[in-house]
Amino acid sequence: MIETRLRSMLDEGAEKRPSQTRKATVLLREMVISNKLLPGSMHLESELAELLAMSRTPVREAAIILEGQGLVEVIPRRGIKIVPLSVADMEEIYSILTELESLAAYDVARKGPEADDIAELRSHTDDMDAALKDDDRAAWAEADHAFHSKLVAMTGNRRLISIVATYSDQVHRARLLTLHMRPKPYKSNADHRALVDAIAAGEADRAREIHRDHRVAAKNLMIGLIATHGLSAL
Amino acid sequence: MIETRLRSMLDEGAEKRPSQTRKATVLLREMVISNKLLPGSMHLESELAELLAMSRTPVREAAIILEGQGLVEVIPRRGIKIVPLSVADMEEIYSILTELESLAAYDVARKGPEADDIAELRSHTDDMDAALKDDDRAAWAEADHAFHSKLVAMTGNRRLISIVATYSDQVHRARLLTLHMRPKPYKSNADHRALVDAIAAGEADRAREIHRDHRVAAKNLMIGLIATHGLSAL
DNA sequence: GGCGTTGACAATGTATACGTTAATGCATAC
DNA sequence: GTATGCATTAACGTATACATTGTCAACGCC
Repeated sequence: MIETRLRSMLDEGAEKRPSQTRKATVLLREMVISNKLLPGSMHLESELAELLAMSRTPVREAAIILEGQGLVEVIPRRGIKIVPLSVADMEEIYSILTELESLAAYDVARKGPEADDIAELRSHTDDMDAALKDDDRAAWAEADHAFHSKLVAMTGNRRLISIVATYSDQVHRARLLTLHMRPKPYKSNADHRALVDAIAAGEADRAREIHRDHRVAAKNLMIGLIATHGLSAL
Repeated sequence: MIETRLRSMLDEGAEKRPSQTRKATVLLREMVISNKLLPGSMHLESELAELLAMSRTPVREAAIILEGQGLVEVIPRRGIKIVPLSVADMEEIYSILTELESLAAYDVARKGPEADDIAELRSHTDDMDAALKDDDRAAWAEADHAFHSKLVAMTGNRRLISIVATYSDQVHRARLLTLHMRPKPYKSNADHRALVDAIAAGEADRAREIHRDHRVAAKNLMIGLIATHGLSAL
């Protein structure tokens, strides 16, 4: 079977020749979402080229790609700007993620998921519980992310997967920052379990509502934390 | 006021220096969505560069940008492929558009739109009615598109606007093709009116449902037409 | 007759050169 | 002191050169 693929949008992590452009894209993305390159900072093409030990061309191409993903902004003669997120930006993003992940929950519940997939979701919730017990927030965040990713992946909708990944990247820094500020996420774990139950039972509308409420709560929590701590942009 | 912008993602049609890269991007996009470059066809960088009377560099950059928007796929040494859409692809896209536009309807209704904006929506529905009376399908499609764009724009959510624009582009060809195959869209016009009424009345949940049903119907209609006519990809 | 191998070739990926353009600072006028 | 205009120059946008690499077909082996 010949697959027609939309590579950059849909195959995210797929095999690719490790071209300089690809390396630059991957490295820059990681530096951005992990806060190695600070939000709002500007970097000349030549500076990044030197940093990555390559010429301007692949850096430039990587910048175009990452601009398409909303992580940087190319400003002629000023440099490549690491896009900072305001609270308003986060609200935009969370609205979209809420809606699309809720759609995912609905679709997955409706089409009746494989037992294997349900088991994987449950294993992620188990990991979350374990992490909560150990008070290991990094592990919790990782399991939480794995759960959400798996849920979306189960739809099989490649474009949906791509959009959610893109916007999750954009709020990644904010999640990192608030991870240690939030109260222990007992409620969140309970939400995840309830969602899996609804999905397993094929209750699509209920799954959608559970997930929507879950996401709205997460958004409010995060925005509250950011406002409380007087962070205007990050 | 210094505006922090996410240009490529969020400012779609904004002012930009008419660089060669920009020209290439705009021209190629139009050639793709208007079927000047046929779905599935492949084009070498050098071929497009000659066609557009510029060097390979801006063509290459445009290809990267359009790949990020799902319109083309860059296949090393084979060329730039105009991405064809299968029925499955269209279902993916319509699911997303349905969900996000329904969110838009909800948000707009909830926050209470300006009278001006409501008036503009109504003027688009008037145009649709006029076009329907004249049996001018091109005008109808244009007014329909203007209505949907305006609705989404009214949210003020730039990312939402960007995503909807991107995926609308992807199904543009299919809309062109089915425009003259579908029955006269009386129901569609009625849906739009009902939606505006719900929004004007601030009935957010109802607006969401009306729009969702509207979109689902549109999707089923299109997919039915395509299946009926034995079109496997376009 | 089909399949793996090999080599020529074409297209790309990357670096680099260079002309253009806009940001910046300073001189000057008000 | 502030505003205006201009020169300077850094950075970019684009073209181009070249090495690399994947494709394709011819060839020979199985």
